[in-house]
Amino acid sequence: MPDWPAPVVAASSPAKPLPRPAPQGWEAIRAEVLHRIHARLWLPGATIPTEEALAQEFGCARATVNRALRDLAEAGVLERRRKAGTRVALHPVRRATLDIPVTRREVEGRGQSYGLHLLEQALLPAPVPVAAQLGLAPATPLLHLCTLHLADGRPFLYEVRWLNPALLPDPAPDFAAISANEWLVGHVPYTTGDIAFSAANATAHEAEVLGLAPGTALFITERCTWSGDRAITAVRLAYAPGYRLHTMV
Amino acid sequence: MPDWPAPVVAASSPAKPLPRPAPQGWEAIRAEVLHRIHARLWLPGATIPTEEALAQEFGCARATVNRALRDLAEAGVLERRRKAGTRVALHPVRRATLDIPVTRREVEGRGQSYGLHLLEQALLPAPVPVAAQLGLAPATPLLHLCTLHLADGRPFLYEVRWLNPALLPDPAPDFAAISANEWLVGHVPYTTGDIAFSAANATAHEAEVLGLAPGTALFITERCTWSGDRAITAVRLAYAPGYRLHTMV
DNA sequence: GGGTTTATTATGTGCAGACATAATATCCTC
DNA sequence: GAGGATATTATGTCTGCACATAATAAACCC
Repeated sequence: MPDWPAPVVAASSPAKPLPRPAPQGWEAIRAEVLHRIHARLWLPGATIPTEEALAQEFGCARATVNRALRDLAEAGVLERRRKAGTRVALHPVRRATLDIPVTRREVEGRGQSYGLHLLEQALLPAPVPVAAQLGLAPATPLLHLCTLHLADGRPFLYEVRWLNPALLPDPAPDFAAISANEWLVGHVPYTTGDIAFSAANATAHEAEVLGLAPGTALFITERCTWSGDRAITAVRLAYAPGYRLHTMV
Repeated sequence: MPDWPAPVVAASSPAKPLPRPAPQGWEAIRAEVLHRIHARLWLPGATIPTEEALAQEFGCARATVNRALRDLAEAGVLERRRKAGTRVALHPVRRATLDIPVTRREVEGRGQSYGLHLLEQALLPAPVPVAAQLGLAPATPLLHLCTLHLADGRPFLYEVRWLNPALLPDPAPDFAAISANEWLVGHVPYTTGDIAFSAANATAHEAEVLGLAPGTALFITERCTWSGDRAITAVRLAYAPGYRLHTMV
């Protein structure tokens, strides 16, 4: 089962916007609408012409206009309501999409070698805040995993995870060989999740594990996931300094 | 719609009302495809049937299947390529969408009062890293703005911005009254942007401005935006402790 | 006037058919 | 067999048309 030929997408330098090759079809319509908004022909809060009218103006089918406007609405540029029509968003929010890969791939994607140290694995009663976050009864037994992820042999990420043991198969996976996250994305369907990013000073323990001075600023990711209404896992990731979560809009 | 939706309600016992009202149309197809992936009927990396085949199976038009599969591809669950077909993503990335509102609305959205202190405004030659980020010649004159944003009168966010003065109208806006970001989203079209999140220890200056102890971990957002190929602005936001960037998937 | 019902209307979604496009598979030539 | 032209094929998109849905506007009644 060979891997799919790697998508030949050169990693673009983050600071170089490219000239767009005049689009056609629904993308042309999207571009034209965007242009009119930017040119302040259609002001924020104003209602723009109906799909029908635009279709006639552009000489295309209403479905094509619909495609373009729907895309802009998803991007937060337009607000659409049945009967009320389509308006230019009054308070445009920048809507960015983040790709959150598995840590191993993130490290390998930088051309570094990936390593993994399972520091702790134990079945413990869930601490109150964790149980509350996941919506479980306090002291529900959960699998507690502490893992240090390495990039080129150096500490990259310290992961503290609480995992619902009910989801594991009988011969439980060897989390010293495959990270819990990687095993989960491949084996447990998830429906809803919850992600928060923040910053925190390294605790004495975190500093020791990551090989840093205590108090170093760490980038923190916290995630909870559920499959339907069943809690899957809660995890806290503390990244070594230098980590940047990056996205383009 | 003949032989398929098999409305779960009709077939199952009346005593089990599903929380989500069984979707219909293209969303039902999306749900069914997701279900098959989660049920490991279609394994990661495997090619799933063609749109045509699925349309026949579900008794709907190909366009409807297309809508569902396209949605799942945008969500990162499927990978689609012409001629090659549609595959279950081998390395599913969690794709989260972030809404990044204007700071004033972010503060007001928490029910706090918003305030703004313009600490510095000067036309200065762009420092090398800033010029490089924006793709400008070194020492291009840029408007340098330092702003402290307040929530309920307490420091919330310290903003350091470099702004292309060519974009400003002749009577330049009063950035002591309206934040540069808020003015920009309303008046300058942007096409591409670039956002990075990280963590950093507060410098002595930042600590003083934000009223914190030096070294406190700060959540940092850095953004660059362009309008076409013209640089608009580069900005660094340092959030006071407690800030969390949050999203649900 | 105030409240409820009904009509109107823009968007949301559906269908069938068609052509465009890109990537693969195949055949042909050397 | 290697390399290149060609056929095949699954997805991408477009067109008309139809009906569903939701939210507003109008009509209506008291």
